Amino acid sequence: MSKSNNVYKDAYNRGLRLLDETKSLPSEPELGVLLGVSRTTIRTILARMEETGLITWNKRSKTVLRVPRPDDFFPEEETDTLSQIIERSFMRRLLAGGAEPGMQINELELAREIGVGTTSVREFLIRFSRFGLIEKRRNSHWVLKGFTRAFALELTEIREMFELRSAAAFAALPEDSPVWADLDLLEDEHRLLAREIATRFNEFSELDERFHRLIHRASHNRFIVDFYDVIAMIFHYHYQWNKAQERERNEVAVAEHLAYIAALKSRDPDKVDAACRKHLKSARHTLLTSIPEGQQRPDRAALPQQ
Amino acid sequence: MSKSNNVYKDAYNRGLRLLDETKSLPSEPELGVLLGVSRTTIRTILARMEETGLITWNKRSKTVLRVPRPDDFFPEEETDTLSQIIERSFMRRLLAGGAEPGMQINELELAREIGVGTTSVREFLIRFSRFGLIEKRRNSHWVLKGFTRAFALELTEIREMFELRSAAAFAALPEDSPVWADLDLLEDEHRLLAREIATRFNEFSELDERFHRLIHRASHNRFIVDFYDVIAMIFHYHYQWNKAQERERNEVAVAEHLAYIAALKSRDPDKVDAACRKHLKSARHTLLTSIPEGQQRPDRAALPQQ
DNA sequence: CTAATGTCTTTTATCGTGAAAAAACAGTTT
DNA sequence: AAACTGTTTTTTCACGATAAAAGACATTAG
Repeated sequence: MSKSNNVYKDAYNRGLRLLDETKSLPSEPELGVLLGVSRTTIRTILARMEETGLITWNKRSKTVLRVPRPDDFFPEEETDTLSQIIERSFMRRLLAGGAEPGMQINELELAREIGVGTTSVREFLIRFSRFGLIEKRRNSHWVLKGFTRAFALELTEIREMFELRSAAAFAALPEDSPVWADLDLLEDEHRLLAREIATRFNEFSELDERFHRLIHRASHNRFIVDFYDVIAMIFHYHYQWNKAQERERNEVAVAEHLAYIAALKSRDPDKVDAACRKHLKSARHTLLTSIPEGQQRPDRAALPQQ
Repeated sequence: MSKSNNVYKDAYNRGLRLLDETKSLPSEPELGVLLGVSRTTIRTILARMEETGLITWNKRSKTVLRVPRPDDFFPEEETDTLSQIIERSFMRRLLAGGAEPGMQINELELAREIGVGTTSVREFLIRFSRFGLIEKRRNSHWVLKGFTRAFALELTEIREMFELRSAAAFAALPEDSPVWADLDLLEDEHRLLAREIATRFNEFSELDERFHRLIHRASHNRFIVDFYDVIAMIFHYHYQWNKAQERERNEVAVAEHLAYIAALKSRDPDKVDAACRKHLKSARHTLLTSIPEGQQRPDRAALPQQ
């Protein structure tokens, strides 16, 4: 097997959703833009849609015959990229048992365990190395540095430096900058979420990321913007296994965000600084409490089953 | 060809230098540590040294027969790693003509041009991407962002943030920290270089890197320490083609370093901050003047021949 | 004559393979 | 018995090959 056709499968699934809305599909290039794939892939999708009786396809006419059924969709797990698969497996091992700092990482073993080629694992590890959790020994194995308290402290130190600067830059943006509209929209979403926090608290982490990325973008500095990938990655996996007081934590965070947004809108540097610091402080605290000193890794039992 | 034996060749060359100093070589594991390679490689080296009549080798006895001649060494170019070769080729293209921002990078073409496999090029590009000069389009080509004025400004912004913080941390280090001895040694080297700047000015860039890395290490933050790789890389290639006023620039920088060192030794935060800022300001100025606005890329004629 | 479709070419993503290098194991020497 | 040498196994590094996906070119429809 050379390369899985997950791009096609994923685009196909997304394409199915278009059938609900219209009676006939647009042109091939247009569909390509819509689904973010090349025309080659679009044509493969259309061919299958015709085959399964979803549409008739003749040159420019693509008429919808029926609405898609659940079994028309490809299974979710077949739509993942290889690197997503590898990342998930790797993170599971890292957060699960036996991942002591200093431990060595074996490319071949990882590849065999996940059932992929070594090349993909190597490429993943190289990409992953920028997160500062692993390190390469020249001509030899990788070493796990571990998701330790030191790591969390170093990460948050940079985060705070970058976010304070970005927030200040944000507040200094001219009135007519489009970011203010983006901020208004995010504010609305926050208010909505705050009202329904009891049931929708697990939707916070996605909103959190969008909010902070908007702020970081105001720095106009690629290194700052890119660094948010590190934070997002850590928080993503951190949230997955640390579900303790999730509702309460997120409720507090939403309130802090709203205060932060208000400060930004006031455009008063001191208020922005204070609101930003306050939120970052509690974010750091949350992260740190999940990595108790002495007991470096979480309890196996606390891990999400999957 | 599967894998070049450059590790062996490089270690062999370094091993030859040991023959000048002693009449008999140490044990295999000891040699391994000395040359930074495995015992397997050491044994290959010893086998060749025996073959070419440099030593006699029988179990524990490794007697030196003669001093190595220039032709005993492997040619320099055979000792480079593949990634060094790829990096050099890539940077030459980048700094030479036709590297306009927005241009797309073709893995296959690069691989063919350099004469290596695509895998190595891919891995290089992934590693290189953290420098912020290129960006990947999913399932498609890489895009060159270019060595522009914006890049230089973003880079120096982070550098200044990080170095000011590291310098402050450095000055706050306890008296008995070993870094003070390291700093003294570097100070001596600076004084020596300052005295002979007329002839040795080109040795500055190596000293510069060691000095700044020492300071950054005081931050005890892996992200700050790692970021110096970006700076070092840029300065390395920048120095290669921008030779204008090299002597003068380095003379100024040495003086600034000495003032900076004195400030650190005073342990006065304000003095440290001032000296650090002053040096960073002229470093930024030097970098920026070499990337003139409008004329984004350097003149072909200004490139180093190689 | 513009914008689509039909067809062909190139590039990317991934694997299996094999040599270089590391690492593990076993047997010797002091 | 500690540290070395000899031998075998495992892992890393790099390549060529191949299917998926992108992209380019040619043709046709409106």
